[in-house]
Amino acid sequence: MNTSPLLAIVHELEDIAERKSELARERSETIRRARTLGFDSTVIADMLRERKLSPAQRRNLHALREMYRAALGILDGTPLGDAAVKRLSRSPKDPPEDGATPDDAAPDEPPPEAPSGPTPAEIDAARTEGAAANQQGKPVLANPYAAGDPRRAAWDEGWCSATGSDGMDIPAAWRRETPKKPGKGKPDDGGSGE
Amino acid sequence: MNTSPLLAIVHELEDIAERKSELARERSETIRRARTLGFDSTVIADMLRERKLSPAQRRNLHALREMYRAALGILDGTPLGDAAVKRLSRSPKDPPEDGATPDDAAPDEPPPEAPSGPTPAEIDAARTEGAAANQQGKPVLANPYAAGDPRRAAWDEGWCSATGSDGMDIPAAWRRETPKKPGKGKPDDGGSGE
Amino acid sequence: MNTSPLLAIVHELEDIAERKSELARERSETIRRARTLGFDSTVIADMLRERKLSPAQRRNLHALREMYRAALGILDGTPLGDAAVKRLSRSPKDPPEDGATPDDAAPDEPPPEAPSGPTPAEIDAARTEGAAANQQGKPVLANPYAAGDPRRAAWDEGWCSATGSDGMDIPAAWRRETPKKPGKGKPDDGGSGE
Amino acid sequence: MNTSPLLAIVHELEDIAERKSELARERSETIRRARTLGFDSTVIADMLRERKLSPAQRRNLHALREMYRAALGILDGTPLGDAAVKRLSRSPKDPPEDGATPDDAAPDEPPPEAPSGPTPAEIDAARTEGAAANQQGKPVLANPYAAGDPRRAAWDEGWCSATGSDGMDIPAAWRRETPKKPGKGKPDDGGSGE
DNA sequence: AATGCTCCAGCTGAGC
DNA sequence: GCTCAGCTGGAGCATT
Repeated sequence: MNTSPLLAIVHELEDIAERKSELARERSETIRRARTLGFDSTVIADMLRERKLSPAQRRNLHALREMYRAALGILDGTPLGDAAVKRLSRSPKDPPEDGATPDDAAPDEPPPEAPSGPTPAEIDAARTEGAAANQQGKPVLANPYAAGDPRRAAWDEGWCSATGSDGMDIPAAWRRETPKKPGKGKPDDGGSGE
Repeated sequence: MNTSPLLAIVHELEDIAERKSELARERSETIRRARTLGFDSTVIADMLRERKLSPAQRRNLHALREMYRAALGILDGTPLGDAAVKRLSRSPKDPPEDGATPDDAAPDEPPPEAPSGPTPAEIDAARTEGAAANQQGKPVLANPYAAGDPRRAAWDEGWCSATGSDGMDIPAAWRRETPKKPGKGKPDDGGSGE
Repeated sequence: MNTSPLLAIVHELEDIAERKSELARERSETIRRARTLGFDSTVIADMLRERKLSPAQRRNLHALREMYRAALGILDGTPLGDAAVKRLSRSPKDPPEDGATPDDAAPDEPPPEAPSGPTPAEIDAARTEGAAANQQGKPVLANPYAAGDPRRAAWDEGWCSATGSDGMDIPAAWRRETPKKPGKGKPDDGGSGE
Repeated sequence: MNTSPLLAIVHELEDIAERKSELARERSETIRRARTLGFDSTVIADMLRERKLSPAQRRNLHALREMYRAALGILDGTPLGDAAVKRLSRSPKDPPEDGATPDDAAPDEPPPEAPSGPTPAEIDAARTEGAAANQQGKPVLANPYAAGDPRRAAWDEGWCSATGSDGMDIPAAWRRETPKKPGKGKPDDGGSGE
């Protein structure tokens, strides 16, 4: 007998749907097992997403996130990571024009002391300093506070939030360089041997 | 080497995702083929959904849809189907109390003529008659117009929109009887040999 | 103070999300009320979807669904509606070529009797007859069974499943004529006065 | 005239849908503007999600992510952040039982030199050392490499991947402590005065 | 071809 | 305890 093309297509699609359901069941089971073992399924899902990215894309994405977090003041004490600093160093606003030479323009930087614990007021001050530093054309690298000091993150926040705050000329560092879809060749591998 | 349980889970999930992608690709291809043949992919999707239902569920769903369409005035000239009429006949409002005996209470019914084409005004009149008939406790079966006559659909619309219009005692016919999820046994097979 | 454009955007999006949540809450409440009144929320959702369509689109969609149902054998005793018949009558396959003149080519049609209830075997026979009629180039209109007779639907199923069964030249009637998106003008109003 | 309750509900839902569409339009416009300004819409969406979290939840989530990344070897040169180190320090596996006293059990640690750039082989070695350190019951804090040194991240990766690698007793540090839904009060603020 | 929108199914938390 | 409404992620579709 000659079965209609429509029926053939429907059967095919139903077969595919069947197999898909089976896969979904399998997946649920695996997730359930992971949860039983003590893992957090949401975080595992995050990892799956990150593992799809190339290392360069991953770095770029993390750097962008950190920059945006900083600009929004949700750095939570974590200072800017290396990749973010590197991105921002390439364009504090534009090439750092003179008029405010980055080197000498920081005479009144507070010494990076206070290992025991800076007060909230001090942290706020650091944020303000960061914004001012950006205005003066200094690079993010000019952050005077040591790693681990909450003021380091605050300074970063201030610096980032100053970037782009005038509503014009948001520099290219804020743009995603690597394409969202895996495109093809080497998107921006961040410079391996650098 | 002993691979970590987290890594094992991640690999498993990635494998599942991989197979799922393959399935999605296959499905897309089939749909594309169907479209090329001249079929409408949306309607095919509808068919897949309907084929998942048992005949009884299907009939119930279609009956409900027709009743709701009628009540909303979007019957588009299609009169109520058999299943919808059957549902509604069970409860015009409640058991058709006497006081208005369905049989004799329709002395002024317009004769179901007009084969060539009723005017919009006549159709509206039929709608009003349907509503009045409902108010008088008559069953949907009392529709005097022949199949194919647009006034038949209009009468149905009027009748349905009168049901439940007083804001209270929406009869059970409007409820879904068969469970949404395939539940178990025979939900309401509608009476095969009836 | 000059608030950063990024922050402004974020605030704006958060505000929009807030209002969206409020709307979702409102919608849930309405649906809950409908369910309490005794309505089926799924069917209501169907109605909302149908009401978005123009009458012509609605008719077309319903006609297509019925044709597809018939071709798949899930007509459930409901014969093809007017719109579906009209669509199919325009192209039984192509213009009904001669070689099998539709009019006289049905000498052995079974008389549309059996008002009490045809047997399953009789229904199957009707399905086969429908397919044969299609092969002979007869239009759907040639269905000899009366409305209400289950064999009418079966004949339709047979006819539809024969259409397109040869894997080539699926006629235009199976295609959606009205665009999915409301496009612009009158897409195919089905011919009012026809 | 008395409008039916069904129609009232449908109208209400359509009104809500209308307003929702308006909101969607507004949102699209905002996103478009953000893109025009040079921001990345995906990252902005991430920020919106993070801003919904309390600082404690945020820290916890980031810490978990870093730990999972480390265990999966996708740290990309970024060593474990403070929050992650803190979480892991609480339970290297269990309370660090003696039998391998953390302090003296590291005689052959490589000196944390190599500012110019460690070779891949050296990085791999650091990874192995981290795993070994975990096996010996040493805390994550024992990482001998300086911040900025890629081997620090590698050591962390090794340490994390060793945790839980035996398939049993995944310590509580890997579990999410703060509820996913905002629950109630301060869930685990991470210890302010530390 | 890249992106945003829409729909849909699967997962998750609440409510009876 | 189970079901159900809401939510998120993914795919198809249209658009630019």
